[in-house]
Amino acid sequence: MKEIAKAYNSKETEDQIYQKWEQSGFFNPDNLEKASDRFWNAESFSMVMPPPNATGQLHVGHAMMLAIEDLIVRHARMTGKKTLWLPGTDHAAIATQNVVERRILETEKKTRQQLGRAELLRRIDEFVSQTRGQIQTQIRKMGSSADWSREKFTLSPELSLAVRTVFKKLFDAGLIYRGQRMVNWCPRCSTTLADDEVDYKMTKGQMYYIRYPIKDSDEYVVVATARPETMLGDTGVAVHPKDPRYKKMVGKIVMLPLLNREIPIVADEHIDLEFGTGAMKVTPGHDHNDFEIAQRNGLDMIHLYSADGKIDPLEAADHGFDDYAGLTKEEALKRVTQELADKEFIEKTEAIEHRVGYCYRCSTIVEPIVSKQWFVNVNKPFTISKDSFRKLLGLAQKEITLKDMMTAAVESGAIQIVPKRFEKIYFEWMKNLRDWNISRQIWYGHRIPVWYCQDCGEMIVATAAPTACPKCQNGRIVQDEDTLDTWFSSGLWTFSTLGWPSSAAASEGAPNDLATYHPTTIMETGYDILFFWVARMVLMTGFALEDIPFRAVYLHGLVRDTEGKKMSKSKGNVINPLEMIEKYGTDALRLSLVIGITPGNDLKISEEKIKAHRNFVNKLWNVSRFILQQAEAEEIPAESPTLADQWIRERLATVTANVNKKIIGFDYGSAGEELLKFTWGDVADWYLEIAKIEKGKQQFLQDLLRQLLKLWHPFAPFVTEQIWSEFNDSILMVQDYPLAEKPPSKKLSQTAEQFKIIQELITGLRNVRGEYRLNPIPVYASYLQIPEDMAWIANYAELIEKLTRTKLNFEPMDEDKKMPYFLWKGQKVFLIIPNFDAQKEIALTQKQLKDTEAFVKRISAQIKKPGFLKKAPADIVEKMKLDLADAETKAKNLKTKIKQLR
RNA sequence: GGACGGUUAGCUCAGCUGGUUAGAGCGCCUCGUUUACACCGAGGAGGUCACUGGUUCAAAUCCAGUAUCGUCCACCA
Repeated sequence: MKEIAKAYNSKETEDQIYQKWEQSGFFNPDNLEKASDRFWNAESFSMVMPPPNATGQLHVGHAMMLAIEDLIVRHARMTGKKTLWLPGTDHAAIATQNVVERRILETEKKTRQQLGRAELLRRIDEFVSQTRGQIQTQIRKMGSSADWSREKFTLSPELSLAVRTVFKKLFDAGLIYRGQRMVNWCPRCSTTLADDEVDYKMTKGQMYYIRYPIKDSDEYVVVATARPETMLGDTGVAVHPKDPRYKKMVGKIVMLPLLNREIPIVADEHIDLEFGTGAMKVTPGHDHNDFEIAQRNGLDMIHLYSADGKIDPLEAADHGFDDYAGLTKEEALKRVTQELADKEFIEKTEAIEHRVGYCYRCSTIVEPIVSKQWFVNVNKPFTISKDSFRKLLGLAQKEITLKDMMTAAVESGAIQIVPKRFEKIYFEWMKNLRDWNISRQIWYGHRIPVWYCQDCGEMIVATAAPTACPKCQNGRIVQDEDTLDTWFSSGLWTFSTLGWPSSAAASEGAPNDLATYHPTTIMETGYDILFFWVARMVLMTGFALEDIPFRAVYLHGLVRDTEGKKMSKSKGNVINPLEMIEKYGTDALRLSLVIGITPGNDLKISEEKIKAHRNFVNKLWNVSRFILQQAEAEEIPAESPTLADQWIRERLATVTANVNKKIIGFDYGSAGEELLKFTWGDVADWYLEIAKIEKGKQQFLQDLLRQLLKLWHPFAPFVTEQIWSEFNDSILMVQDYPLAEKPPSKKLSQTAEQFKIIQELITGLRNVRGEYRLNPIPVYASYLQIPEDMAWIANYAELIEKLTRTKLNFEPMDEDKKMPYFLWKGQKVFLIIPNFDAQKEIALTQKQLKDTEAFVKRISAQIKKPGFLKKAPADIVEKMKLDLADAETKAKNLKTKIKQLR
């Protein structure tokens, strides 16, 4: 056998191991049958990888996602499921275009308009083709066992077809419409955003109280606003109909300051009597509420800005604010407030904090505007034709709105959300769901599949570009300028990646990926995109396929720094996963991101933690090294198992059962923790030390090693595969995962219990040695007076002596001698030591006595309580009585001990 | 304004389908280089489980409330 390195070297092995896996072809479920017969006709398991942005760098959040998903997938594969993990990347429309635009602006000082649509798209494609490769390499670095042969990109031709197909289907069902609506508009990205793409933050600002004079009178109303520049677009003033202060003003006309525009005072229930002055300026073009008030009261609407984010000259000319044409929002604000102040229209100002919306991509303040956009109608019913889907959702009726369908998918239990508390959040969100704005004014992305005939004005919705107008046969056709929201295509991710729509159209019943792997088994993702993505997948899949996209959603938390803050480059608190891999190895990083996590809770991570897990990886390596070296020793196999053998076997069975149970129950952190405790504590610290004394365990040790490596493989794939290869030609990744033969009994067998008694004795002896600093001197005599039913202890004298470096003596000891002893199973175990300090021993014993007496007091009080014997279950009563008896004996013995020592 | 989550050892976190001396890792103290590992081993110190009340024979665990930190949602100009 070749020499095994003293420490595990991740850098030398990981890339090589990954290549070996990839070349084996077993990432692809179609090849698994070649690995083992157990994959024949096996149940399938599938998961799609949440696609990282094509432009990105792998960050620690991705690393956690990949660690958890690969754990799930490797476990599924090893348990014999035909397992598919489908990787891919997302074109991330706005994010990507922003990155490229910014680069071009920096290096070439050109805007996208100067570059032109075609050229910008060419540049983005070029950029993405590079960065996509980077991301893929980084995903591989994490050890991800994903099927690269099925890798997908949201903007590829096949996926684009899926997008257009769904769009048309929605349109034909009347669920997509185009309309004038108030939408969120980012002046920097010059595009609209979905409601949930706006980040609201409390921001400091000024509240202006402005006097609006009433026509033909000396009176005025004072309105409060945080955005005085919007007054240019005011078309009314609103007050509450029951407000006594303003009741008689309703219907009067106000002269808008600066412009002398005549606008009416209207009454509207929406107005809050308590807020500000109780009178509100109405700017229907730039505020959600104002828009609605204007609709209710028939007020005009004025648009302030043109597409470049500046005051629109045309509108300005129409509505008498030419003076401000071409100004930016900031410039307009400055001008307007200055002029209002000069002309004494400002009654007062006060500092306030209010909620301001920012673009989630570029953090520019979002401006609400009214514009013509495409929407998905979530409140209009459509017909579900598949009975199976209706049954799954527990629906009686055939017609349902998208909103209700999304709710039913979770409410019915068809989709399980882990942890459960997010279901409530999901329902809450559904309740507030409004129509989804799906059009974006950026260039990168799926172009809206709608064409307009230049001649007859016909609108054509199609999955492929039409050559002529179906109505007037003319060829002068232009496509809608807008692109689709990124989440529109991500929403199809579970099925567009499996070949829909072409596979669905293929011959009925023929085996294909969609039929085999859809719905997917688990969706694993962060809770931060529950609405962005998870909900959209439920919507899209429910509508397009009349099915659920996945059976379970596992939501992981966010990775934060040690202070609990979000990691960001500007804060400098970023942990770069690639750097950590370089330093400590992928397995160490993966363990740090998985062990100790709980579903939906954030994880704080530090380099220290990763280092600690690197140490464990090395421990596992050395456990293996020891066992493999033992295998070479020429020894006669032991005839019958010892107490320790029996004990470790039972522990292994229990741990195996628990680990499987926990992984299936989404409790990955706890599974890893249990395995770690077993490996380091039980196997390394106890069992291997014993194996150095009790010989003849080679065969069993190797079996144990095999089980351990298999159990660990989903958590730490590289080191386990590497060790496996030291003594095995097969690939660990496709071996069978250990399963418990029978449910483990909570109670250990009598043999294993005996081993635990020995453990207690050893720990006790070591304890006394520790207290008296006896370590440098190798051997002490201890005296054991053991009762007959414990006579078997004598058979393990050598083991105990070696592990404690003492010499056991079974002769009776003179009890009056002042020497240290500890109590073990009601017996006294003495140690003969040279520097015995009776006072110290008394002090220690007194502390023990105090604790024990406190325990006795508490327990006996509990037992004496009236209802206890009647109401507590019998086994608890019995256990407590036993505990009490033990503690009482112990207290008695401790007292005697103190007396003797004095 | 509503909802959710956290508050447990110096630090990071488990435990929370109630069962009674509360666990782990890191850090700290003492000892030790016994040929798997110093990326190690042995031993140890350290916690009134945020607070207040309640339910119960029994509460870190269940309920109500308070404080505090965090997150999400919501059309208060």
